[in-house]
Amino acid sequence: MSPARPDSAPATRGAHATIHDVARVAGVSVASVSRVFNGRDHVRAEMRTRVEDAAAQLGYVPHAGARSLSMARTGAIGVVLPDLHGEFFSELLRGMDREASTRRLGLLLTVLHDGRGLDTLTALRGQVDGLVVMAPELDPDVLARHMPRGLAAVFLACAPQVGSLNLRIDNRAGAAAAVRHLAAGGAKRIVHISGPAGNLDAQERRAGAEAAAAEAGATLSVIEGDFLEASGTMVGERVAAGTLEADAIFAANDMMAIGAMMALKRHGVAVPEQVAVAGFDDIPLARLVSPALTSVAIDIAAMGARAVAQLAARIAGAREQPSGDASTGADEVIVPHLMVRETTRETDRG
Amino acid sequence: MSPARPDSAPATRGAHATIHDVARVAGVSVASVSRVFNGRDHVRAEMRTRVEDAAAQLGYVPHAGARSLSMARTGAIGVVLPDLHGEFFSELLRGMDREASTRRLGLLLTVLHDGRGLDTLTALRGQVDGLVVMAPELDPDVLARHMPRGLAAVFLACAPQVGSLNLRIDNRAGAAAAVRHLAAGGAKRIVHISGPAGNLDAQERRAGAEAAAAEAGATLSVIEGDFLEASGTMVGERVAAGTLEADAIFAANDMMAIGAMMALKRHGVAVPEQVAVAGFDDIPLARLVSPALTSVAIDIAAMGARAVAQLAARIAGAREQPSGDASTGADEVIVPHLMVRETTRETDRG
DNA sequence: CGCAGGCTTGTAACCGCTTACAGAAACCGC
DNA sequence: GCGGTTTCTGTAAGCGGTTACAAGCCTGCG
Repeated sequence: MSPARPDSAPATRGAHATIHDVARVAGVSVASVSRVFNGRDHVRAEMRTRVEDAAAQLGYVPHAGARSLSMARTGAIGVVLPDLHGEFFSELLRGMDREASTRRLGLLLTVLHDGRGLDTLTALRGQVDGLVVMAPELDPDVLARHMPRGLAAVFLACAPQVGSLNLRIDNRAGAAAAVRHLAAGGAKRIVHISGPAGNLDAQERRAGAEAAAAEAGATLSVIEGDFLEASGTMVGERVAAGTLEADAIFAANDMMAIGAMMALKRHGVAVPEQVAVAGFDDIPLARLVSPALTSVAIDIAAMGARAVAQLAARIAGAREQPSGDASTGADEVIVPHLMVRETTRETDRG
Repeated sequence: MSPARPDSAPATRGAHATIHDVARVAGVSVASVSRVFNGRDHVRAEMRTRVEDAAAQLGYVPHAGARSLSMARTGAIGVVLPDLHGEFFSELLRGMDREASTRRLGLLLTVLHDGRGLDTLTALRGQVDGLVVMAPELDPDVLARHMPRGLAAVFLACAPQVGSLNLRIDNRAGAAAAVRHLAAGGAKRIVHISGPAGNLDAQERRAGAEAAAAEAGATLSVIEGDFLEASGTMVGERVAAGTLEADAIFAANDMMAIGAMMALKRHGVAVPEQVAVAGFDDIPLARLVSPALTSVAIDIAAMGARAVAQLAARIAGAREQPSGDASTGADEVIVPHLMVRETTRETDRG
């Protein structure tokens, strides 16, 4: 026999009082204690105070695990993210937390370290009510195979998933806005530094840029980059050297844009007077470089919050309608907006 | 098509197979299924394969909640943090995750929105095995009162807690090192942009700065900031305008330092020639701005990892020694180091 | 052949809570 | 005073696992 319990009230340091202890001390049944604590059923005032006194005296706190087992609801949602760094990660979590805490939901964080950890995904069954999954680099089939069955899920910026709600960033619209802005500033020959060909975001940004350029009557030449500063530097140098003709550069992310801009400056090309530059992502650095970089911004926190809100809705839906397919996955699109700064001209110079 | 299920087994889409379903399909008892899955007891090879086949066929995944209830171990730890911003928190979480995932622990994130949410703390009972708590703005007594009894805990950079392990940053030493460095570079009139008065880190950094300035024979005037870039900007502008006399600025965190530095640059004040600047935290952005910011570095990720490791040790300890006080809380101190970069002068100009 | 003792396996009692159901008590109008 | 409500309370059966204990099956040995 381990914890010696004084036979009316236990709970010294280690052991916690259970609902039975409270019931015993209050001289009522466990059902009544439960009723008092969940407060939906009728209990007489005297019963309520007796239970509350006993609970206070014992320092009783309900056991979340036990409760979730019998209610089939954990009050937590799983957040599955790739190995992220920096602001993006914290902003995303911040947004998720904002929404989750107003709904009194906990966030159980799981990071997928380059591919490994997919098995921890299924292990989440019984520990969470639903999942927000962000796994942009993962094959959707692999992902689908590892999803715990019967758990509500919302995907964030993943390759399209059948039958599940997917929140994506409207890369096309963002890129188009940037290119339109460049054209409105007078650009006729725009160079687009794209991301790697295999990257979905990169493809969409390129497509948006091409569409907007065509519409605005500007030429758009594409040079494939790799999202790193060096590819931007290389393009900036070619433009400065005159090997590549351009009056504006639109890079598929900010680091490449910054690389290009720095190279231009270094070679005495005036930004934005001679060549305008715009990026994508609006990383914190974008407004700290000089001249400050015009970029396409995504409200990351809002995206996180939206994902949690959608998931909460699906969980509630599944709860009252456990039979049917979770309401069909009409994807939802997050529209980015352009942050105009100093590397572009606001108006047409003509 | 959905996987056709043999009619002995339920679990179409929504419902999950339970251990009983597996036992029935395999024609064995639930105890055997459990043994196969936990693999410590002896089971005959044939039994093993039968159970594994049945489980695979049903897509069985153990229910973490139920398991944790009967084992009195959840496999998750609660992480309680103040309202989070930026790199600091992503790095902290990153370090915690690194440690937690090698130990196969989940992280249940709880954010304390300015004081509220303390009640969610006790609600963690039964959902986690232990707690890492960071609440620098909280009165230790209030905090102690809200800690779930009998749950292992490690405190991070909090006011001293009796009987619990506390990991703290040696803010005094870090701030003193920065101020000594500024003084060694020739600074005589240093302005310190502090954090909010109620914040413990802010208080310690200020105290360290004051001590070092006094020792070095430099004057130190303190302006209270709020850890956000804008407070730095404001101070930078006052210094540039001459309203505030200074030949060096030491900010209690990097964002304020960057704000100050940018403001100085914008107004044509040379950094570090006219005014040197140093920050605290060494966020990744610090070395990306130009000139690169001198800062007091803390290996934040390592600190997070350390906290989790300590907590895991305490949990294990409590498990095999449930009686005694959790091993006495010998506080552990993290000593920061100075990263000298371009916003300060290495040597005395005199 | 009988039996001690080691492997396997099954039965059933938990873990701490919720809740359907039924019984008790109080109240009502007649 | 009685049946019918309505309101409160208790009993006990889960939720989905783990595991102590007992029982069954072998095996080897005297």
